[in-house]
Amino acid sequence: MKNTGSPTLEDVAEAAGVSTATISRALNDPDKVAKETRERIQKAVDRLGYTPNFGGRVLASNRTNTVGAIIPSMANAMFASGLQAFQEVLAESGVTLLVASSGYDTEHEFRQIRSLMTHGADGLLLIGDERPQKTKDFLALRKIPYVISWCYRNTPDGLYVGFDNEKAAYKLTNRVLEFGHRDIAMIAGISKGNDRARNRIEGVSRAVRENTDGARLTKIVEARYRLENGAEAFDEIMSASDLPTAIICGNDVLAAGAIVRARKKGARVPDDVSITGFDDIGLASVVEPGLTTVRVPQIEMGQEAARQLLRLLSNQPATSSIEIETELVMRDSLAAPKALAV
Amino acid sequence: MKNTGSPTLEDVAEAAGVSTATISRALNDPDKVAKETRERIQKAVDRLGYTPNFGGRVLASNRTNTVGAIIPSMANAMFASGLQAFQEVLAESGVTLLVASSGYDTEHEFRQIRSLMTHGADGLLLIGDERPQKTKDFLALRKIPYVISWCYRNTPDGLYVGFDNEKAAYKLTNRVLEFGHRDIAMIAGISKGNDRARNRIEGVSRAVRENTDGARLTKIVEARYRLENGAEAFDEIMSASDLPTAIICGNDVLAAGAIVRARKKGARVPDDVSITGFDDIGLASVVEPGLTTVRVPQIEMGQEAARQLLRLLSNQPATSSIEIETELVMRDSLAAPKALAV
DNA sequence: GACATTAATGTAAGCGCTTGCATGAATCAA
DNA sequence: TTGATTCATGCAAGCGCTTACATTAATGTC
Repeated sequence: MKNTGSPTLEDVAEAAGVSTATISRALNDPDKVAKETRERIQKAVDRLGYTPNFGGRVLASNRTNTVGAIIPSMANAMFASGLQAFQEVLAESGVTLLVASSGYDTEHEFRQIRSLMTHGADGLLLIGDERPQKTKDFLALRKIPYVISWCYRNTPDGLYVGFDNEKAAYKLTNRVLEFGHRDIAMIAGISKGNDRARNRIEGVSRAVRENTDGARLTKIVEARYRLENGAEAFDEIMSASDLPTAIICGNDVLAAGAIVRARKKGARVPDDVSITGFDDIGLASVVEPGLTTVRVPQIEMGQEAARQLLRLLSNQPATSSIEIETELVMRDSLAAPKALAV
Repeated sequence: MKNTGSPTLEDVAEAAGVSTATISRALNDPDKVAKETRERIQKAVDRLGYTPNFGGRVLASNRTNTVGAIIPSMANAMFASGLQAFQEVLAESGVTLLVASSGYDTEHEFRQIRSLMTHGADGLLLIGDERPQKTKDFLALRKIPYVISWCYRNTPDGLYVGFDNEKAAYKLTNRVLEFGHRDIAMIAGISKGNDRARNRIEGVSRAVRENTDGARLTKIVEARYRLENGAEAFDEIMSASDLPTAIICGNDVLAAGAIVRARKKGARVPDDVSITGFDDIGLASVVEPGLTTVRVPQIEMGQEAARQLLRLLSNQPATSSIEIETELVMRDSLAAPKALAV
């Protein structure tokens, strides 16, 4: 893994007949160099295919213009478009994004944080706020600027750009209750080490608990983020003796898996059972019936997270956390339970 | 964007009472350091929250253990899981992945390649093989090790780990023809600057052309990678006077968009019109009717690409390109045209 | 014309790390 | 005992870059 042979500043300097300092200035602060010299330098740069050596630059300037993001998984549509938006905003400011994934494992996340710091990240984007004390200590010890996204807390410590998972789940559940459902099951994401999944469970639970008309949770099944897992969880719920009239799912993938399985088993959605999702990814509008779900404005969230992080990095006036609002998207997978509908 | 205050090797050296050289060795080549010393060093490292400075390390060792990947878009399910697999294999070898996206723009891709080189990428993963000469020259000039994925060419130059888009589309189209379809339309991805999209068009065209029983392409519409675009393209095709009995789509997203629109307009799939996809992402099994499509083994492809790249980087015996086989997945969106079915 | 000011460029130190070589201590062979 | 070998560690150069400071040339002021 040698990079031998890469042209260096010195090579360019020689080729252009000036000192390395002038080259450096021409590249970083063009105004300081005479136009004529600048053009000569540009030619030499192009001819040699020169790109500045990151190591040298970092070492000398102590700046990397790089931020890192650690997402639970790249293979999750939920993060993809937000991250894409995050990157685009960073790129506008000449900041490069390094992406790593934690596999929903907080221990692994810790390692990735260290790795990204090693690789010169000036700041970080983290997803969710559940992580071991060790990780928090490290972030504090090293005074790493970071923003937390995909969740929201109204606390003075930490900069959040995201939405309140508990509140959104609560709102959705109340809507389900308004339709007349009283026996409700939930297919949740794995809550261990995942505050978003847990908060969604909590939101559903609270809405059910606060209902004064006999609403109850028949069952909560946790499932990994795959269609099959949603399908299996559906089976588990529907093979119990205590059947729900509505199943609230922790995300759209699980909901879609459940709907497809329902269809395969001859259960009609929403006539026999209503199913709701969360996130409003593409899947939600494609599945039949269309999935009633919670729209998360991922692009807005990613963009705003990038802006806040850039702010932190440039020591601009501190901003406080930003709550992104979610929105209920009504499609056809939620309807009044049959008994009432008749 | 200052990193001031980060502990350095020297800080650790002082804390542990040894020289910087010993620390460096303890971290990179533990066997060379006495166990007792090593433990003392580890304690100091933990206490200070030390992470090696990437710049210094790169500068001194000329090795970065970092590779870059430039994908057209992160918000595209098609690349997500392959990339995730790619990253996981790299991680096993202690190699970090930097991800950038080109927005399907070859000019932008060039800039990202330069950026990744600047950031110390030892090697690259590139998607597809269509790029301007300028980019190819740069890659050659700088002797950058790279592998090209998501496509396959049987040429001696360049290391490909991917599948043959043309062949896969050809196979799929022949299957459609076998069902008796003769009037075929295509909703393709944008072919400009995108060899995968173009090759799929070519595969479809060739199969139709080679058919000796009057098969023809009624229309080819190119559309961006979004559900709505698939829907709009469907409208465009079905509003012409010359109607197809089957629509072959360049990817699953377009196909799903078309199916949903067909449903909304009361056209039955596959009775009125058959629709096929490409990629076999989650969407394909969720949409109703299930999408007949081409399965691309993304995970396998990503893993293999990572292995080949690691190989290139360690100067191991050169390997040649690897063709990943695709597979037709028959679901319900393809059937014989009604006229024949009766 | 003498001096001050400005603009363009050069000089050289030093960022944090790795590594070839040197050193010293401990162990071994004869 | 003594020279050879091994092991653990230190010394110091240098990776490619930025930047404070020095230098030189050009221009302006009175």
